Amino acid sequence: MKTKRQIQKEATRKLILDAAYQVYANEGFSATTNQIAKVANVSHGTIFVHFPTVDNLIICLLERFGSEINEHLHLLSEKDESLETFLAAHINILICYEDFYKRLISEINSLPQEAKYVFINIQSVVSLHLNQVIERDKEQKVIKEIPMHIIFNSWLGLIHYYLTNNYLFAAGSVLMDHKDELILNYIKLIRK
Amino acid sequence: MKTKRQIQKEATRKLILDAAYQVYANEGFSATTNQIAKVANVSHGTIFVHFPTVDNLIICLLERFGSEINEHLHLLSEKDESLETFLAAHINILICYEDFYKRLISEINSLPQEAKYVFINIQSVVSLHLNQVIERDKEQKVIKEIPMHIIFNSWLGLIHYYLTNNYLFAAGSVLMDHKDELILNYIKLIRK
DNA sequence: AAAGTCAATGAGTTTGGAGTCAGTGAAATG
DNA sequence: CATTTCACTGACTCCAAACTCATTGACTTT
Repeated sequence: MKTKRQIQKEATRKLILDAAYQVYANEGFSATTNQIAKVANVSHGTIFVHFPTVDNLIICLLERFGSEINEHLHLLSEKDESLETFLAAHINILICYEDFYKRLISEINSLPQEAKYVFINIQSVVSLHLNQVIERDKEQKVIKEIPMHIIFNSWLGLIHYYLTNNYLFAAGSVLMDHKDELILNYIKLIRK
Repeated sequence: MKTKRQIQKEATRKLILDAAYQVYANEGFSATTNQIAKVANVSHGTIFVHFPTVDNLIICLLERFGSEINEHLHLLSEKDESLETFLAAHINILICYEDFYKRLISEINSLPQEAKYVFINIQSVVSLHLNQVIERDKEQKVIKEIPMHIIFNSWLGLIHYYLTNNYLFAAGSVLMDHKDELILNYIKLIRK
């Protein structure tokens, strides 16, 4: 049985993580603990009651983000989908997290090392599922003879390129706007 | 006729820009003016004699970088090349600037607005040349019916993906290591 | 060659964000 | 009920980085 205090503490912790997610999504990871405290509606010092350092806060946030997104992804593999539906589902998941994910991929190199592990983990989960779907199609000889990692990297490369170069394209959600076009043409690329 | 002073001043300016290029390539754009001053072997204040702000220094550096790389690219279009040689030449140019270019693409979103214009400029020059080469091939009906911008974005997407995820692959030059593989497979993707 | 200019210096100032800590009051404990 | 614990507070310290400026002495001008 949890005491009131424990419940309160966990609630505050969640408040901070939620605020950090919002602030980082909007401002990027150079946003300050002050901004996070303001959004979370807690005092500045409270952040350091829950997280010893900013880096630790970021790592905890990313770990939560990683499990959340991976859970989404795992739900996909249970169904026996076509390549089209898989790619569409992948983009749909990313749309839910678009602003944050965009910051993550574009600032990953300036984040602490542990953050990179979380990121690699997300990528390998996607890779795993894409693999399964592609293998089925390959058996039917509709996919070109191209190494799996190139197939995977060109998909993520394309998506990430659109995300990081957002400003070249549109103000709103790049993924929303270009989803169909991206899927259609990507499939044209990898099919015979 | 330039006076000794002018010559000296230009030399120092170049010294600072060269140092900034080195430092940013090695450390990323969060490197400090102190580091740059040390590498340039000038005092800290000297940097601000030549550039009013760090942002201005970065913009000047990127403008120089932009013209330099665009000049390289223009030399390409003069020759009547095949797609393979064009792509190889593009990668070879990027190899010359790999460390710096890598930082640029991965940190572009945290750089001042003017920096982005320079970056867009570089991309459009590449786009222009790739366009020419592809159009020739398209006339010969060897390229798939895919919009030009997708062809372009999937090439840059792939290259940039390898560059920004450097750490996933190798310690040295990703481009050097994967050049042939990338070109070969990318061509497989876009050809019928 | 005297007077004036200015590139370069480096110690000093300013700014802003990360992290600290003594204090407070509500919750837990006995 | 009295005592102890502890989540939370916010003013404070510390630090690092950008930017300033009085000073210097070599170069330029007259």
